[in-house]
Order: sequence, then structure tokens, then C-alpha cells
Amino acid sequence: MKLPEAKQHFISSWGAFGTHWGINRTMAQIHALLLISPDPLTQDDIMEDLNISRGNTNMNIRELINWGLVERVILPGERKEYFTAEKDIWKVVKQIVKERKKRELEPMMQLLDKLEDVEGDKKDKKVKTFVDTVSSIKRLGLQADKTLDVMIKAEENWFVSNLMKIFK
Amino acid sequence: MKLPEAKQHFISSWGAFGTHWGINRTMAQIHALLLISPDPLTQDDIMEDLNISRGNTNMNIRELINWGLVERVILPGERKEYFTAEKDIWKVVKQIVKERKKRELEPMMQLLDKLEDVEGDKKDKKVKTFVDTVSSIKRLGLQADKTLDVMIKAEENWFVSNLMKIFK
DNA sequence: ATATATTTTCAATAATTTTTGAAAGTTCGA
DNA sequence: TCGAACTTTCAAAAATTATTGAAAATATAT
Repeated sequence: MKLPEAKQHFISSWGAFGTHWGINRTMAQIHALLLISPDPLTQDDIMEDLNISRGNTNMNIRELINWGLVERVILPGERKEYFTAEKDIWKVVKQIVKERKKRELEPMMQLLDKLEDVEGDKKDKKVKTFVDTVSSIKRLGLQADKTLDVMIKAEENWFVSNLMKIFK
Repeated sequence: MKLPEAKQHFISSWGAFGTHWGINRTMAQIHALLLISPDPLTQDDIMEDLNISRGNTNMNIRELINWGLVERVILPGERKEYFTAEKDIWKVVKQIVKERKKRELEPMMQLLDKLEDVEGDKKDKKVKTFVDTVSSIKRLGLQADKTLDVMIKAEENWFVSNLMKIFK
């Protein structure tokens, strides 16, 4: 397989993959394109390469910047803005984990805290099942939270080699 | 907060949460409802409780069964089918991990294998960046794959206590 | 076997999400 | 300060995804 074909496959699969993870297709495709581009690209490069409109491109680049996955680059003597993606995949994964933890896990934990002390007779089977379910989700969530915190701070080698000690 | 209110909050947040994870809102809501229901429910119970149509209920229950999160229960002497969800949250998490690994991670790994041996001059910066990116994603993916396999087989206590040894 | 209860299917519809593109806004050099 | 280059916004349109509900299929009791 030649590069242009491989590139198309990579971008389109990364896009489809993204949709399973709450990231929209175009955003993931732009990310994929930047991941495999040795040099920074302009909005126009991206528009042209992916065949998408200017507005769409702009919106999704900004969203990628919010996620901390893409950076603006100013090239000296150039008027246009350029964009580049972090190439270290471990850093990318950590950044995504960090954002999703903040956006999803933490709010869920806060809600569970409130729901855990629902008023009512603990002898009532319905109340008991509710509280038990909420508590056990909370317990697992707290463990996940702690584990992810450590992961976010870790170096890839450290993290992986430690995992392998346990899980050989 | 009283039970009925807490229940509504739980169901609707679980639904919203699900959408971030590639699961549709209704499917997640039905799952939430079954999680906190001490006894199995019928399709009609679910329809009524969540205010959704019969077809929608049926489709999403079947999808939950495909995911291995819900089971059909036949109560002796009853004509209707009942449904119940696995209550052990650790098992639920493992089941979800297992399914998503199969549906998403594994196909992605297969693609990366093919893309990694793209034809072309490795001196070419574009080819090099492409291959490097694909390889490093593959490397991390393989590690994730192995780790998840171990997790899927593990007991909660074993897994968590081992994690804690590392990450204390 | 038949009537009745229950489940499943699926075309039509509704709701939601994404994309477009043109207009408005901004930046910067001369 | 002006004008060209470039970026951002956002209402409308398109595309996608979810939901409905009635009809068809299936299962069960008598």
C-alpha cells in the first residue's frame, strides 16, 4: 500500500474510531491528519486535504486546541496561522484521560455523593437496592479516579513497566 | 432527597453519561433503571417508567442483552418476559471493557498492522512520520490490549489491591 | 385449532448533530 | 488609517441517529 492510500485509511478509521468515544468525526480526522503531518498545516491545507468547509475546519481546530491536543504555531514571516499536533502518543492519551476525567467522571462522582444519602427506610427493598447500586458505582469510580490520577502523572515507561510487573 | 427524585436524577445522568461512551441515551437509561430495580421488570414496566414506545424499549433491551448487561428472566406461571441487570458493578465494567475491546480496539489494531508496512522511502519525511505515528499507536494499543485482558479475567479485589500496591 | 397475549419488525417521522458558506470581525503591513 | 489577508461566527441546510406505532410474527392457554 502506498502512502496516500494508507493515509486515507488512517484518517477515516481514526474518524470512525473517534465517534465511538464521544468525539466527532471531523475533529478526529483533523487530529489524525495533523498526527501524521511532519510539518504544521494551515486551515487551508486541512480544508483542502479533508474536503471540508472553512467554518467546520475552524470550529474543530479550536475544539482540538481546547482539548489540548493541537497547538497554534506562528511561523516567522508568515501571516497565516499553522497548527500542529502533539506526536507523543502517550502524552496524547494522558491528555485525553485528563480531560474526560474532568468532564465526565468528576461530575458523575459529585452526583453520586448526593444520591447516596437519599432519604427513606433502608429496610425498603427499593431504597436498599438504590443505595447499594449508587454506593458500589461510587466505590469503583473513586478507585478509577485515583488510578487515572497516577497515570496522568506517570511517564510511559514507568507506568507500563509497573503494569507489566503485575500482569506479566 | 426522596427516592423517586433520586431515581430520576440517576437515570437521566446515566443516560447522558452513556452518550459520551458511544451508548445511546435510551439504552443507558433502561440499564440504569434495571440496575436500581430489586426485582425483574417487564417491557411494559420499562415503557411506562421511562415514557418510551414499545418498539424503542424492545430494541434497546435486545441491544443490552447483546452487550451481556441484561438477561431475560422467565418467572414461573407468568406469560410475560422479565428483564434484570447484573448488579455487580465490577462485572458490568469488565463486560463493557470486553465488548468494546472486541468491537473497537481489535479492529483498529488489525488496521494499524497493515498500515505500518506502507511502501515508500523511509527517508521521506512524510513516510517516516506516518510510520512512526502508526507504530507508536500500535505499541500503546498492544499494551492496552494485554492489560485489559488481565483486567477482564481478574477479580475486583485482586485487581484493585494490585493497582494500589503500585500507585498507593 | 383458535383466540389471545406478547414480542418483534420496520417504514415513516422526529429529534439531534454536523456542516456549510457568506457575512462580520480581526490583524497587520504599508 | 486603509485595505488586503486571514479568522471567526452563526443561521440555515444537510446528514445522521433515535423514536414511534401499527402491523406482522410468535408463543401460549384452553
